[in-house]
Amino acid sequence: MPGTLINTIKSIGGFSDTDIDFFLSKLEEFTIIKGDQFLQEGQICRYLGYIESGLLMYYRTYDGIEIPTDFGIENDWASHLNSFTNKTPSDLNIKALENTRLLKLSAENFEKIYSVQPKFILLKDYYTERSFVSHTRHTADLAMLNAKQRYYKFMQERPDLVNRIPQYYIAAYLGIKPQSLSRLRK
Amino acid sequence: MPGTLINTIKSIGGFSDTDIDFFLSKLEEFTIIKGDQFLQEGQICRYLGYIESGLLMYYRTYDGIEIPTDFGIENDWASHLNSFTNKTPSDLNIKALENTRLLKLSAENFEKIYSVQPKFILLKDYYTERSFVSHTRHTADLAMLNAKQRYYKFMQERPDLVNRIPQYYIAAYLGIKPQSLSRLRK
DNA sequence: TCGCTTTCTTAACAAATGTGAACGAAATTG
DNA sequence: CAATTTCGTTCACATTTGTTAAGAAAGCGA
Repeated sequence: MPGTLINTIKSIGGFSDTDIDFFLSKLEEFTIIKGDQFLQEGQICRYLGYIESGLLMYYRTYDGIEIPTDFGIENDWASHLNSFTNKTPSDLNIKALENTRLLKLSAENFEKIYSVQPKFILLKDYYTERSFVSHTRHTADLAMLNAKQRYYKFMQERPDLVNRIPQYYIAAYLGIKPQSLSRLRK
Repeated sequence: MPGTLINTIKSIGGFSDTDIDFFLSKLEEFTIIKGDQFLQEGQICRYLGYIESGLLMYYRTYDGIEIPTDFGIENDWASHLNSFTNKTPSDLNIKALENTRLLKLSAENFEKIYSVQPKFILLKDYYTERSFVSHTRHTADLAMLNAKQRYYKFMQERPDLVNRIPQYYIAAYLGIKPQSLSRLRK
């Protein structure tokens, strides 16, 4: 039921119904089981995904420790665009924190869609911008705020996520230890 | 003397001498005085720059406080590509910490170059990738390491920058107070 | 150059955060 | 369902980082 996706696409650029139908025809439905990877470090990201339901976590590993850098939920795009576009090995991981239903578009199909209607490049621009902005915000938060402020801000800005992500991942995302987060929650 | 620039371009993709000459003909020399802005929040980034000499700081403002998120030096590209490509208002600032000589390419000239040789899009891909990677690394460092580790890592990875950037900007970049950085330096 | 402003350092103390360990709750597995 | 593992909480204590204030050093402009 890609109703929301259609609205998202329409809001990005003026696409005709024919364009949208062609775009939709290239999507594949796909489910990731909780705990499985959508993208693994070192691999090339072959898909641009659209999350219908579920929850994904973007993270880097650091001596084996997982440091989340972003999360994706319903109606978000999901990909690593540099790797997707340039076919370079990914430097980050994406995995499912819940069973996640995706509509995915392969790089080859993206090329086909793009050759028919170049305006679909706007999808990538839109996605890049959103992820870049949210990313630099988070970086500045880490540099600027103390642990309590970071946690309050996270609760205010992402109330939808607080109860869906394990505490230890929230703690790692906020750059604090799980015990300290537990203390803050009192 | 854009010798290094030419090598950089050649290493990115197989460009002919004609391509490169056309590219070079569209560049404008430009100097930013220490303290002046290359890009201001809210404005549209109209140029892709190549730093010949000098030092630029990318930063966000936070209740008037400047939080650096990245630095650019000799032979780095300088731009805010989302803003440059999509003509959207920038959410960050770029200013010169030293007098800085740039070769800059306007968005209009980039279009012309692209229409003659589409492979020049690789320049942007290359730049995007580098900045995204360095950015996520820094974010993970902020979340994962303590102040001392962050400072040591910065010294090891960017010895060329340590003595060119004011301490209080380094401190802000690393997410600590200037006094604490001073303490670490002993 | 002199005087002024900004930046850097130092110190004592306060506050925040990390550490290690223990325990119960919750989730997972077979 | 029971057994096992993982996760969240709490505590006491150690360590790190922030705060405030003051003076030294460096940079800047007249």
